[in-house]
This record gives sequence, structure tokens and C-alpha cells, in this order.
Amino acid sequence: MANCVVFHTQIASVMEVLANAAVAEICKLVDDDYAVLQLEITQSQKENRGLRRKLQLLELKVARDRAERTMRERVVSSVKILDQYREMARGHLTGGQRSFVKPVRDNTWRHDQPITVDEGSGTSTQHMVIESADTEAAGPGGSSLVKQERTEGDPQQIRNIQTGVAAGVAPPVATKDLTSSPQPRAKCNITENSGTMNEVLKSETDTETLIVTQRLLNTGSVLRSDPEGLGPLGCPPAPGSEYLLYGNLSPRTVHSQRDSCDALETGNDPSCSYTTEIEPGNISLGLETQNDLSRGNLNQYSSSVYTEVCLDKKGGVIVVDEVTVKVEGDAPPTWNVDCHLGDRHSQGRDLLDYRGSLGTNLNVATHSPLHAFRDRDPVSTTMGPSDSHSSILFDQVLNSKGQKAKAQAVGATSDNSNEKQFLCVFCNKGFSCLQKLEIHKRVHTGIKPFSCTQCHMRFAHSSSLKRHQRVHTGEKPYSCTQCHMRFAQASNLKIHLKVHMRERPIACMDCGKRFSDRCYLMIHQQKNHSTL
DNA sequence: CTGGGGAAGGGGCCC
DNA sequence: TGGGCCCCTTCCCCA
Repeated sequence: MANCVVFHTQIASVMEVLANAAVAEICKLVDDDYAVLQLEITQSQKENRGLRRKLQLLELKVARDRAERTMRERVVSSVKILDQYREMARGHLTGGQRSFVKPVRDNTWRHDQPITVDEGSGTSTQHMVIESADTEAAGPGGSSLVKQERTEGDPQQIRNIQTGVAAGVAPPVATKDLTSSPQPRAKCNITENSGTMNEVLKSETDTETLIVTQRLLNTGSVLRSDPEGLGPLGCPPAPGSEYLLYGNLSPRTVHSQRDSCDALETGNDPSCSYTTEIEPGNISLGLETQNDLSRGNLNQYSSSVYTEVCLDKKGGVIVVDEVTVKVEGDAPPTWNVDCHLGDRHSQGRDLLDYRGSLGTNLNVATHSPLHAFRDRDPVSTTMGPSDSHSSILFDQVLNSKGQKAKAQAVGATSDNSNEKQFLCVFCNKGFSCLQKLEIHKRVHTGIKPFSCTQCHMRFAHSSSLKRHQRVHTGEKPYSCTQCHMRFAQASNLKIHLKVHMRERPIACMDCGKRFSDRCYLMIHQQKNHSTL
């Protein structure tokens, strides 16, 4: 019995030992599996983090591209807007070439009518206020004020754009327009923020408000800066400014300035954008006109300033780049033909071309009315360095200091050969050299450096100007050998020669009338011999 | 409606 | 690289 008890005790001990060993084994297995699982989880988490980072990078890249693209587009539109203001001022100064029916009081812009320019990339809210004293208040040097209120932001990121000629600073181009304006014409300070790329992304919800309030004078309207001649932050205007020169450097030349921060140095920063996005509700382009249009007082505004800017042929909305100018009411198209300065039809065609271009690429600022407006600048008579300079500066605005060529080169796509490494930022068309690209971009920018001295026609190509001048000289160097017809253009002679060679092989079986093409015969038969 | 002429836009090529 | 020429295309006007 005692042995039996001892035996059971031993068995129990063995069982316990075995159980402990089994538990230990199980625990070891669990620990191992747990470690493996932990390792796998950790690796998965690392992979997730990596993928998340990649995703963020991709999103950042996309946002950067979008911001850069938007910047370019808005720079164009903003430049055009500024150009428009210059034109407005100039138009009031050169009223002899444009019909101004509107009384003086109606040409006054309200101070409280803002233009909101959402720069999209800014980090602060800024206001540009264009003010002008009344004729009486300003005296013979009646002027308008363009100033900007900046509410926040790093002073290091401010750039001032000064349009016009600062007091005491000689205008770059002395023109006859100045005769009507004894004072320096325009001076416009635009303080602009630039930020980092992150700021661009962040500031998509931020607003930068560019409030432009200008009271236009019927005569002698002069844009000037704030009386102190200081920028919004007290930065004195730099006469040697170079920013935002665009188009023709007439007295309405945009002088710009860079303050000490040299904001254009931010060229590497895509957020360094001078973009404008005019909110229809705050748009001041029309200012009172817009309201008056809705009231049906359009006839009072034969001023090309208003009609050209505000009116679409359909009387609805003009879309210039991303700037939407809403015109309320059934405003009829009132492009003042008299304002076209003797241009028989090409300017109107510019508008058509512009619309057609927009039809294919809404982001292309092609021959916009504003450009057409500028292009009718009767001041410049020949191409001057200012024009090329302005083109360069336009590119500076567009691509921020030397980034243009880089962008063009970087933007090369597979469908462009190495021979055409210079790509147009507007249409992506490739050119073999930079000069050709620069010339081509006039199609989009509307820059026409070549002006006829006999009329006010302007051309983007020197050859076009030379060809045009035959209109004035009456020279017709191309003569037909078959008749006595003479032509100023060889292409027209070539077309004419077809008259002598043209055959009309298509004959109507009913009446015998012959046509040069089958489609003419079909139309003819449908109209005259249709049995239906 | 059709065709002809005038004129301009714009790109390619050459020097 | 810049200017000039050539060419094609397109639009407008007119008969």
C-alpha cells in the first residue's frame, strides 16, 4: 500500500513536471509567434508610413504644380488687369481718340468699390487701393492713387509694384500723351506677399484682397502713388524698379519696384505668385459702370474703358484666364469702333481670335480684350527697347527670374524632339531656339512691338509691319503675268493666278452651270433643281 | 451664294 | 542670334 502511494506520488510529480514543460513549451511558442507578429506589425507599420509619405509627396507635388500653373495664369491676368488700369487712365487722358460721353461725375469711381484679388498663394490679406483725387482736389495734376494696404505678413516678403512714373522720375518713354498730362502719369504700388511652397498649399483658403478703388477723372486723370510716396509699409518707391513691366512702356508704363527683400528672388519659390482672382461680387473693373449696365445706362458709357472691359458679345460673362468679370443685365456689345484707331477689322478679329483661343484653352491669355486694348496703344510708333524689355519682364513675372527657360526645358515632353527644347508655357509648343519662342509667345501675350508710323496698327512680327506698310506706300511688287493685276503680297498673287488656271470641271446637268467644286454643284442643285 | 481681292496672323527657312 | 523673306492660312469686304 505504501509502495502504491509512493508510486502515485512519483507519477504525480512526473505529470507535474511534464505539465510544466508543456506549459513552458506553449509559452515559448506563443512568445515566438508574438515576436514574429510584432515584427510583422512593425514592418507593416513602417511600410504604411513609407507609403503615406510617398502619398504626401505626390500630393505635394501635384499641389505645387497646380499652384505653379495657377500662378502663371493669374500673373497673366493680373498683369492684364494692371495694364487695363493703365489703359483706363490713359484712355481718360487721351480722350480725343476715344469717345467719352459719360459725364465727369459718372467717371468717378467710388472709393468703396473694391477689386478683390485672391492671390491664392498669399499668406496675408492685402489691399491695393487705387484712389484718385477729384479734379478739383488734385488740381491740374489731378491724380489717382494706387496704394495697397497690407495687414500682415513678413516684410521680407513684400514686393512693391509701382506703376507709372514716380514724381521726379522721368518717364521711360516720352510720348505725346504726356502733352495732355503735365504731371507724371501713373504710379501704383502693389505690395505683394510671397511665401514658401508650404505657404502656398496652406494658403489656399487664405485670402488676399486687392482692393482697387479708383476715381477716374474726365480729364487729366493721373495715377500716382500715395502722397507720401511710400509703400504700404513705408517702403519708398524704387525708381529703378523692374517688376511687372509688361506690354508697351507708354506713359502708362507699369513701374515696379522691388524693395530690399527683392521679392523676385523668390523665383525659385513657386508660391511667389502675383495672382489675381477678381471676385465678381467685388469686381471694380466695371465699378459704377457695372451697376449702371444693369440699369440700362450703357449708352452713357461709350468710354472704351468700360465697354471693352466689361462687355462680352453675349453680354454675359467675360472670362479672361481665371478672372471672371460678370456683367449684369443685357448689356449689348458696344465695342466702340471709333476706338479702334483706324484699324479696319483686325482688332475685332483679335477678339474673335481671342475667343476662339479661349475655346480651346481657357487658360491661355490670347489676344484678350485687354491685350487688344493695350495693343491699340497709339503712343508707341516704333519698336523700342521698352517693348522687348517689357516682354522680358513679363517673362520675369511669369516665370520668376530665370525660371522660364528652366521651366521650358523641364517641361519638355516626349512629343518634342531635342531640337525643340524651348516650350511655350502657354501652349507647350516647342521651338528650336529661345528667340523663336519669344516671338511665338507674342501670340499669347498680345505683345506687338512693331508699330506703323503711318497709322496705329501694331504687329507682332517685323515682316508683318513691313508688309503692312505697302498699304500706305501703295507698293505692289507682285504682278500677274497673265493680266495687269498687281499685288502687295505674293500669296495674293498666287491665289490670283488660280483665276487664270482655274477649271470648273463640275457642270450642272440641268442648266449647264459649271462649278469648281462638287459641293457648289450640290448646293446649286438643291436650291434650283430640287425635286423635293 | 459665290468668287475675287486686300490684308493680317503666324510659322519655317535662310543668311 | 536676329532680321528678313516666303509661304500658308484666315478673315473681311465687295461685286
